Amino acid sequence: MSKKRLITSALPYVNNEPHLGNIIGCVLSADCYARYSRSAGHETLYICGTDEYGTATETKATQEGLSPREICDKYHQIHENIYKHFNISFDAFGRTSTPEHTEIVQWVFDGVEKHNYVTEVKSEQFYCKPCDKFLADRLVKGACPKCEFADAKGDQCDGCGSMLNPTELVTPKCSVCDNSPELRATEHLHLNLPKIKDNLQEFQNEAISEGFWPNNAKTTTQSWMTSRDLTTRAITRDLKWGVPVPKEGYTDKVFYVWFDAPIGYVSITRKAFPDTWKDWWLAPENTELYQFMAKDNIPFHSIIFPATQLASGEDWTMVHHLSSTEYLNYEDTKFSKSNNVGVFGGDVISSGIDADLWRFYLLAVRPERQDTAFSWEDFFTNVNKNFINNIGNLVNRSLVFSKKSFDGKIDEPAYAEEHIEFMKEIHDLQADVTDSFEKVGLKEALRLILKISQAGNVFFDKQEPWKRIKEDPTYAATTLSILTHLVKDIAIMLEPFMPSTSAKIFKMLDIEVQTWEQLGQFDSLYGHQTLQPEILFKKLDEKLIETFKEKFSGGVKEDPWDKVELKVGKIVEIENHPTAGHLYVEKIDLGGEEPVTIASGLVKYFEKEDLLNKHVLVASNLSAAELCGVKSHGMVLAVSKKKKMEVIDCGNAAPGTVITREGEVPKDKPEIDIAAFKEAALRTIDGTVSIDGEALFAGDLGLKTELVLNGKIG
RNA sequence: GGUGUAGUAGCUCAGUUGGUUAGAGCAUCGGAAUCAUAAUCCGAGUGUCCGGGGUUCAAGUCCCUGCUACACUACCA
Repeated sequence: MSKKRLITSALPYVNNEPHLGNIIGCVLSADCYARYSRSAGHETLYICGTDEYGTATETKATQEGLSPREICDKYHQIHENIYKHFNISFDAFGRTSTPEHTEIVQWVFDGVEKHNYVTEVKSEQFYCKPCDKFLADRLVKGACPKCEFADAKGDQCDGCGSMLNPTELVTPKCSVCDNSPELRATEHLHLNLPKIKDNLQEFQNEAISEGFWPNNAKTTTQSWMTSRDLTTRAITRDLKWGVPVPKEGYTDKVFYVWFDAPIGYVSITRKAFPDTWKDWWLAPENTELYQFMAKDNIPFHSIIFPATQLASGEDWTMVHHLSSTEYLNYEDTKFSKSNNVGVFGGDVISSGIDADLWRFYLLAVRPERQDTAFSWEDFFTNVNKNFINNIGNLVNRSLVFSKKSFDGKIDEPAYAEEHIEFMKEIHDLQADVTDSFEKVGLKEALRLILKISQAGNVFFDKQEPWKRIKEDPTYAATTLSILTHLVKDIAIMLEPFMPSTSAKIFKMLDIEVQTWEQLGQFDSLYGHQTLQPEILFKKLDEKLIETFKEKFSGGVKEDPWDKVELKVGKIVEIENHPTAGHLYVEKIDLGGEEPVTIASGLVKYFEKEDLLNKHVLVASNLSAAELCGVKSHGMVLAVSKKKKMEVIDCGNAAPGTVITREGEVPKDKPEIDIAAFKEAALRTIDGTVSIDGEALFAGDLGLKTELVLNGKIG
């Protein structure tokens, strides 16, 4: 008796509408495997749900004027609809904001605490009285201690880009109610990972080798265990929207999402299957756990969750195969939620393209070993050439021929040697498909299925039943019998990838749905009669590619040059910064009435004399920033590469000359902050100073570098 | 700046612990066939496996180094 298979896909965070990358990364891959697993006769349970607790939900709720509960209800529904459209066969699709979840999380925590794997750590955090809560780093705002930017956030200053601690802000305020928070001592519970390290490592070594983990899962896990120090990690937070901590002195806190989220797999199972959930989760002897996720989720599933399980002292079912994908990119860029670039779940529904074709393509380009790219063009050709022309055609030509010539009847055949050879070839390939599935090589399995179908097309051509039928009808009938059985096999093997299409084929064959057990049988349809076949899919119209491309490319890309203003500046004075050793303070003539003051970190690379009176390139519309006590009104630009640094020489161009692209008329540009400047990504290309690949000029003079020909400007 | 991952045919990707002449699909070119959604089949070519060193009888694969891209990280002008 084979082991039961418990399958999970990473719980999507409730606030996001998932895009294609999210979908192939976890939910769809896991579904494909779960479907295979069921078909292959393993008792299978596929669990997923939305991860709902945490700061992000609270923040979003405040923004939209709803309660966290309402936000979750709304988005949970969105997720559910999308996955339903994709035909994802969850045995349970739950959520983490349930009483069952609270109960299980607290129970697990009790176990961890009882076994002394919880430590208490003190710290100070801002507390907002009117809001009655501790503030997350991002929720504190105030003036940046470095650049005096007034609206810096507690974790990072949007003005100068530097990383901050909330306690560093000059006039800290609560970003929700604008009142000044007070600093309060607080204590948090930590999970003592160092203490469990040895057990954990033993578990990992075994799981990695027995569960044939992908490379990225191996390396990520090992680097967490060795190269960085495993430290204790906080498992509590000062929030309201979460699982309450059941411990004296901590009752106003909740568990950190990463602690409770993986336990969500368990609680969702329990809510859906209250009588049998332990047979899955507390039965390592006869259950294998397969977990699907994108690579960013690896540490939670290979370290934190297993550590929690071990620490709790229960006899848990622990991850056997960890299937972590790389990322799916979009066209020549990345999926981006904030810029609305790419294809999201809702777009798939509105595209009008059959969900099975999306499934086919996404699984065909599943990023198993390295990042892969989604492109509309590839999508269309892949579906048309690799699926419709191959499998679609084989199914159609076989059933049409059989219907026309034999009225769809399959009679007892008379095998010739070529027939037997072909069946052997198919059996071998099918064994490979099964083997790939067992190693969770979904992409490879699909490739092999296409190969099998192609072999069918070759067989059809070689046997020439349209000729043979004239002189030897029995031979032709035998060929068609084999082909019809092959069509049945394709329906079986295709089911994990394209369930509706598979069902359609079974229907045309006029038989019940079959499973892996019947795979490779070439005699099960004797005496049977198939129905009139229909075309599975019309080809995707390649004329629509451009339309889709435009529709989903996001907003018009901003031209970084619209923001950045550069001028020629002459360094008229230069001295060392009074305190900061690495900075020069220059007075620079930018063509205005008074020279401006700019601080530059060039001490390491240049002597003062080298720079004095030089005409250099200056970023002139940066908002003023205070650097170690000196107010700097811009930035002297230099291009750097490794240890080399070169100031950009503007020759004799007049101070104040505005830099332009070729043939462009200069215009006024508003002040920008350092982050916006960096986004422009100025660089030199083969010695030419350029933005977005276009060369820059000071009047007629093309800006060139001599030392650092290819480098970043900053 | 630090750390990590990656770089294989025109394009998208495979290449298990080092082991013969480095693969697939698409695209391209030539041919065959006409049962089939102008679908199918046969044949053909292509590679400085990012560059440079090294270890080895043997390197796409291991080590060092340079370049490039991406991710994380840092008191980045």
